[in-house]
Amino acid sequence: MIKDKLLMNSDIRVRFAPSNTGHLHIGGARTALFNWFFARHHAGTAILRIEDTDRKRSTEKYYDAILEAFDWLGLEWDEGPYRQTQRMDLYQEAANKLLSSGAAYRCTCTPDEVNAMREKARAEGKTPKYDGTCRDRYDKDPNVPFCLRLRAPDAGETIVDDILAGEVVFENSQLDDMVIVRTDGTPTYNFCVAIDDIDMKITHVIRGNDHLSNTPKQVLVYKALEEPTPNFAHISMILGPDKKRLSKRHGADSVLEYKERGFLPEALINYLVRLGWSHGDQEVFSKEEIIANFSLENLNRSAAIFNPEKLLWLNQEYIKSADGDFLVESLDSGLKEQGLSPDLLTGKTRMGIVDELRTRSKTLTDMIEGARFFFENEVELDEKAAVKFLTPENSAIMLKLRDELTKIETFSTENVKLVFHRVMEEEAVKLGKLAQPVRVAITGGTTSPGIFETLSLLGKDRTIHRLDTALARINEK
RNA sequence: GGCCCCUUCGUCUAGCGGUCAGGACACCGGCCUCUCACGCCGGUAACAGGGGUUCGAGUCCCCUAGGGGUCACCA
Repeated sequence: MIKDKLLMNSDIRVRFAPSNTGHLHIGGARTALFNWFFARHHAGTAILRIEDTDRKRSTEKYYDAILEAFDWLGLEWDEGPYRQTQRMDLYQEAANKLLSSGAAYRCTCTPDEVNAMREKARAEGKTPKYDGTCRDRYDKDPNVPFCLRLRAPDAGETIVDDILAGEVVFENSQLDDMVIVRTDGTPTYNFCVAIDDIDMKITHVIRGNDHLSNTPKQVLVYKALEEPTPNFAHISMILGPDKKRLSKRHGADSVLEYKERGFLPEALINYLVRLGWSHGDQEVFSKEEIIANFSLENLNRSAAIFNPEKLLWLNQEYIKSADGDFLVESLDSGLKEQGLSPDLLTGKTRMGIVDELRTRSKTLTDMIEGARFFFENEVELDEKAAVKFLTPENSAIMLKLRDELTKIETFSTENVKLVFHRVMEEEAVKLGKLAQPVRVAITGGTTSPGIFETLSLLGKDRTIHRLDTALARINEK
């Protein structure tokens, strides 16, 4: 039974706290989503906090990229982005408080000495940890550099009450006297997190399972400061097909990369949320539906394997029902990127094109690829298709069709169809026999939307031109 | 290795003591069909193993195995 101490009120405050040492990856995005939907469901507050205390690896580039990713996803944060580097006074103040209360102490042991302790403990089969040498040692020489450690209890246990995992018990004997302020004066991660969560009045800490082991350390900070602990919910992680932690090795792992590949943010959100969360048998959810139905209780506790094929399927579902104007805009910008001019065809025609392509495209990239031939001046002939269909045997019927097509005044799908049927009847051939050579001549390949639609969308002049080009090619051979 | 978490079709999951174990992706058939798709119809496929508790266990308890996470003056 999952313990539920949730309230239906608007005092709920959650945060998503990535470090800007890399792009927002999909695992992080999913955690952010769970936080965001939880906040929205309860009409609470969603906060974005950037943990940029790692000065070696944090960059402004990634800071911007993370914000851009959320912008694309359409997630708006109620507070933030806060940055830890701008909150140093807060940590310093808390550290001083702990030092003066005796909860923390100065440690002058060098890293080498501490490592030696750990190795010794490990050799003796004990939990490797700092042995407390400096706990009760008063500073002798103020010039000796020191760090600050938090005194951890030697006996008893620290309990993390997790909404998903229940009560997780950690023996205090396993806990280390963790460093809260380094020798260089900078605060450490587990310390900053606790201080920030206290300061920001976070009520629910929803984060990846990999932080569960960190939690007792943070709880100790709360206790030392005599602050109540928040609710914790440690969610399962996303794994690759090999059951290893999802990473670049498994393909795209950054949110923005999915944007580049032609995914719709709604589809990514739907997929990510549905990975580990469910609401009966429903697969497709709008943002509003997720907000209405989201609850931590329905989160799955086990790790989930990322399945790109299902994402692709969902993406196509969203493309199929996407707003036409949006698809035309996507088409236009995609064509421009490839140096093609969308204006070659009218807006109405382009709308017709995306309508034909929406059931044939798993991504926007697919759609643009499928529309290319409409906008190229010369078709790129697929050699295999040309050899098979652009043959002397087919040239007579193609020529006849070409001549009939020139007589059409209104080059509509219906009229093109009528001409095809007339030629088929007179020549006693089936549609397939006529359509495939024409398709190759017009599109360069063997797959496209329906042949009548394709021709009418392309327009009379360009259709005739392409047929002529193909016929000339046959004659040359 | 210590500690912690997890375990239903290949994958995502429904299930909250009594179900022919349901849905979705993928896969395999079929229909539709000018190609490719879409759509529609159908199919293969799972409770990790072992002990308990119970009239009855996928559902509760224990053990084993497997997977994952974490053990820093990184975040």
